[in-house]
Amino acid sequence: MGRRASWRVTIVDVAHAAGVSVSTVSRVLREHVDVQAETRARVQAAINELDYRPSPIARALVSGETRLLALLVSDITNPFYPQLAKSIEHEAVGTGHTVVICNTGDQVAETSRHLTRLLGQGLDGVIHAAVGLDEAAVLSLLGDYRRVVFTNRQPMSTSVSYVVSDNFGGAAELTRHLLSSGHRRIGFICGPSYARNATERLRGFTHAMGEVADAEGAVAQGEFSKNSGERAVTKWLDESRGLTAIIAINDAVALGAMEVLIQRGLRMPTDMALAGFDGTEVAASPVMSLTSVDQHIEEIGRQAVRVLLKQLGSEKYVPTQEVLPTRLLLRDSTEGPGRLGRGPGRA
Amino acid sequence: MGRRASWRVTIVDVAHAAGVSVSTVSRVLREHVDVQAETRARVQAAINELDYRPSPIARALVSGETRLLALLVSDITNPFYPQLAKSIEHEAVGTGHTVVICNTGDQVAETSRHLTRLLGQGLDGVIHAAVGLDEAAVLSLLGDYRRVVFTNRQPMSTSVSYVVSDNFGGAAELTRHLLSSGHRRIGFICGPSYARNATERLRGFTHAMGEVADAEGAVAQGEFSKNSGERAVTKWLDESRGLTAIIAINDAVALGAMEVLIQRGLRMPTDMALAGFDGTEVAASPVMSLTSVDQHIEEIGRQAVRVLLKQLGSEKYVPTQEVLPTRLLLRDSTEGPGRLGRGPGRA
DNA sequence: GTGAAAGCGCTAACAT
DNA sequence: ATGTTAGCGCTTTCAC
Repeated sequence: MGRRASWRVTIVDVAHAAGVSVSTVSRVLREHVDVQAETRARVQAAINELDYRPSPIARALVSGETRLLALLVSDITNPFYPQLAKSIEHEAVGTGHTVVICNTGDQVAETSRHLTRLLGQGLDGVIHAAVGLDEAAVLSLLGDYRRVVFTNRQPMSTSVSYVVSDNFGGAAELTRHLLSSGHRRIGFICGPSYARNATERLRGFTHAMGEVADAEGAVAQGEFSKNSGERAVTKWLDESRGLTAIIAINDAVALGAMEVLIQRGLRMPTDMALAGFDGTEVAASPVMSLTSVDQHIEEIGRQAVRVLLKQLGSEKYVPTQEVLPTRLLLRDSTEGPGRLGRGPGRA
Repeated sequence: MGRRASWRVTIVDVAHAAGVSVSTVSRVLREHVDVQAETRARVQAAINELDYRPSPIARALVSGETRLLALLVSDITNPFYPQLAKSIEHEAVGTGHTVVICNTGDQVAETSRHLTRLLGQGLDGVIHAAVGLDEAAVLSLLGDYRRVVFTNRQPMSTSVSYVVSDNFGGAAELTRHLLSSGHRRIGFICGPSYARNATERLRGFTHAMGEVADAEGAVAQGEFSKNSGERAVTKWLDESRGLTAIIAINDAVALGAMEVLIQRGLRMPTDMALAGFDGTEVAASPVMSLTSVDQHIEEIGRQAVRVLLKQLGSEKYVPTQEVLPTRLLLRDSTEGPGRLGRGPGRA
């Protein structure tokens, strides 16, 4: 049973009111040229009069276009994603598109479930901000490569579109900065190996470390969650590795790392320098004041939408692949005189 | 032009393969009883064989049901909302529903735009987590009260469903705790007057303050953003109001407040106690270690979905109105020996 | 118990 | 330049 307005104005009503046929109304709607100014005006009047709004459902049934877009993220509570989502939604809404945010939890099964369901609902396209093990599944479910653009994490496939940051360059720049500040033993809390942004950042780190003879890096495996940062730092501290600086794979992980440092009574940056990646708002806050690598989140989101819509609209498909530059954001967690740290609680 | 799979298996194909009519297939699909076990089996076999999946679009056209739900939030980058969104999505996905998150920015125009567009796309129902000035618009656009449930902020209308926290009680409990800790001059950074959760919390504060003779409250107007917290605290500090404790309308505002306190070199809780509201994850982090009032975000989201789905499914409508209890979360920002504060930077 | 047929609201040939 | 008509894939009376 439908729960929609009991009566809705249809194209037939408009045609009737304007004294024309439905196809003429449809033409006016679709802004077809083959319609006389006078007729068009009459139809428009009727449309306004009746407050007629075409049914996207009926339209979708015949055209196959729903203007429904999906944004796949691994975990919306990771502060990076809300910012990305906001910019994407902002960009998409202008063209009458709706975007659904789906949490994959980096699980292939979750991705498949979401996509299968949405495809059924008539999904037009996908922006995947967290490709990982699910890349093959996504590509095969979607069938048509035009319908997807990857962002944040670069896909393995070379024939699909993506908009990502220069993760290698950003990580290298950050590492070089720490090295030039005198750090020699630097820890890197990595992300999972299936996430290309993580591996690229690791490459950048390793590369930069290799440029300095006596530099010695430590790498911890992890994922993108706060827990991951806690775990790695706890381990390093317990092992007394003699690290003087730590780079976290992203700001969320850095938050976890910072928590442990604080609880252990260590001061930043004197006892330990700490940096993240992403350039989220929370990192910018004086409460964290975390050095990070700006990904220009808003710009990435905007570009991803543009690329996707362009692809959806064109017949011939040429993948667009963009790598945007990053920017180093230096803050108290690595810079400055090393003010007081915080003790076990609020210190 | 459609960009969907070039060929899709239709109900006609299944009917053909099973040697029955389309209506029979439809009956099997809808789990109608009037179908013989043997026929049903044959149809099922054909469905599996062809991997047939009914088109929700066609279904929507005739039934008016899309399984599309909207979640209205004021700003997804406020950490409260991603947590809420996650629980809502989690709950909704189980019943085959898709939820779209929309940022209203607390602007009536934005709400209307979103709703109008989504209604066109065939929206089934709405969970509004940020009612404000847009309440009338929402109700009139939706027409049917069964199609909406309010959460987080209580609506003005008494004949619609909502699931909210005991904002009054939570704020009162928090205030009483601060009073019992010896605080007498307490500042309250309020939210906008159109947001019922804000006004309820203010009521709770005022009420509790009134119970202690020499207690003196200060109230600052604001919104729900970090900026709001910065502004209020800056002002109070500049005016030397002699406050010893501050309650922020939510954790995001508290974050802004904390930033200023840190930058001014004040220690928590000795120089100034600080508390928030919501019980977000970020507040729990040792980096903030912010006393807050737990709203049981996940539970609220879950309930909101249940209520909405129940309403959508039933013919007769009786609004469900739930007020869930809150829980005080005491952390370093109000408790403890008052360890070192942090200086102008990382202190 | 099952089938035939009439739409749901719209678009796109194909006529005129 | 405009009208007629045949679907899009499904549900649902109404017959049999």
